[in-house]
Amino acid sequence: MRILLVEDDRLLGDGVQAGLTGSGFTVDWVRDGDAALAALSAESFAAVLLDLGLPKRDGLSVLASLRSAGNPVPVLVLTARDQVADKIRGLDLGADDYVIKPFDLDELAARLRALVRRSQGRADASLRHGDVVLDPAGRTVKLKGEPVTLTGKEFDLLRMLLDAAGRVLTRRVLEEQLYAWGEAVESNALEVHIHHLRRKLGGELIRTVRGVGYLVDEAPR
Amino acid sequence: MRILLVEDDRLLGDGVQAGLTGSGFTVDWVRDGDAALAALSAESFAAVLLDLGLPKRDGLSVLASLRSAGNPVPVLVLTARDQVADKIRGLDLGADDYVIKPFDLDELAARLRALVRRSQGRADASLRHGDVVLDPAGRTVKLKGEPVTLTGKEFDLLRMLLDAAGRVLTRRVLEEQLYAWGEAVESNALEVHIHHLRRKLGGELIRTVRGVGYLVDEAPR
DNA sequence: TGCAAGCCTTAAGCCAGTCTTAAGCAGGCC
DNA sequence: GGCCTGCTTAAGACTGGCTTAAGGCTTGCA
Repeated sequence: MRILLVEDDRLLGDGVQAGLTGSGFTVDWVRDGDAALAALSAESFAAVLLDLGLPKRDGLSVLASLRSAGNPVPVLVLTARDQVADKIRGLDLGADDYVIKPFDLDELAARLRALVRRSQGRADASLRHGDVVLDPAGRTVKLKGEPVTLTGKEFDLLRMLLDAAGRVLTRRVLEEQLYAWGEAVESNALEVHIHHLRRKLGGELIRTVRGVGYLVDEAPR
Repeated sequence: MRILLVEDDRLLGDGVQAGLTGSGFTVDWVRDGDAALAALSAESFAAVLLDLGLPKRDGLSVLASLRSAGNPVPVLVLTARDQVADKIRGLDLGADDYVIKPFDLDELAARLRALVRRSQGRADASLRHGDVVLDPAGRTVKLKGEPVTLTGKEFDLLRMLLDAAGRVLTRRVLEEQLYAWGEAVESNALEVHIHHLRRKLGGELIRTVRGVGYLVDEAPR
């Protein structure tokens, strides 16, 4: 799950990036508002972590531009304890949640998961599809109740597909979400991961849409 | 906007109801989890405000029942400051947000608005024409409820025709849409695809307009 | 610091399904 | 009746995806 972190503080940014990466997110980090807007117009992210106190262009203004351009990406605001007013303005400007600094990394991860989940119009925590159950929090997958070990990339890929059950995800979208900048693949790595998923979970689950991408059918409950 | 408040504390409940009503919400208030589930199965709410510490059936259990029944209503959890663990469990069980007591009523209202706004952001219209249903997102087509496998070009063609139901699409328009520049066909490929579509979906759907192009009649619903 | 294990990427060959082409046929219109 | 447009069918080319295997990289552990 690819996240854009907008944070000017080097220390904090470093910690958040490391922590979230450890929780299975892919984190791209920019230091100011202009860079954030540039990144958001060029790439697609599952969510944005936005610090309000930024140099040059402040967080609220970034948020406002984003929303007035019609971009619906979920935004989680990072705010200091004494900025309650800003926080409320942020929510009304279209932020989806906020956390107060200092915050707990586990909590931040949980909130991000909730946010992304919500933004996709689904409110259930674990993703179910027939015999396959994926638990995003525990990073575990079961097939007919039996645990299946997936590697990191396999897990991310499966989660995206299940999240979007019923919709086709293009190669491009999958690759963008799977890889942060500077690690773009130019091979068939995606296909290889799909292949591994099929081997572990059966060939029925993931359908190929030739020339477009992959999808998992609408979930049978 | 109609909200269900689940709160056993009379004083707090009263305050929230009054405050939110003042902010333009319509608030139904129940005192325990069973009543909440009953209300939710009978009526429809834009969101639920759920206190975790309830008599009889506690909040997390209410949330779990709700989600396992597939109910996607946005849930905002009300929690005490010392229940961080519950809060995280709540988020992972499918809550969409929480606030810590004591909370500010304006903030609560702002969060509710953000929540509801977020929950309504999704609808991808499928194209229907009598027995034929085309889902652009899933790239699937059904005939009388049965899935039909179309190839890429067939699918694109059908989508164009359904999109323009009631209007004739000329050969020229169809070919331009179907083929990128530089790969113009100089054969009867279009006719062949139409033929395949008819074979798969029945000959009635697509009408030939001699000398002009093809059309699908105005959609019967 | 060195080793081992596992993960990810890369690359190459193979296969299947898709698309195009083309030729013959049917039917409408002048 | 002759011409023209569209239908049908089948064959071949080709693209894109699948599979497999090897090598490099990271990470954990001694």
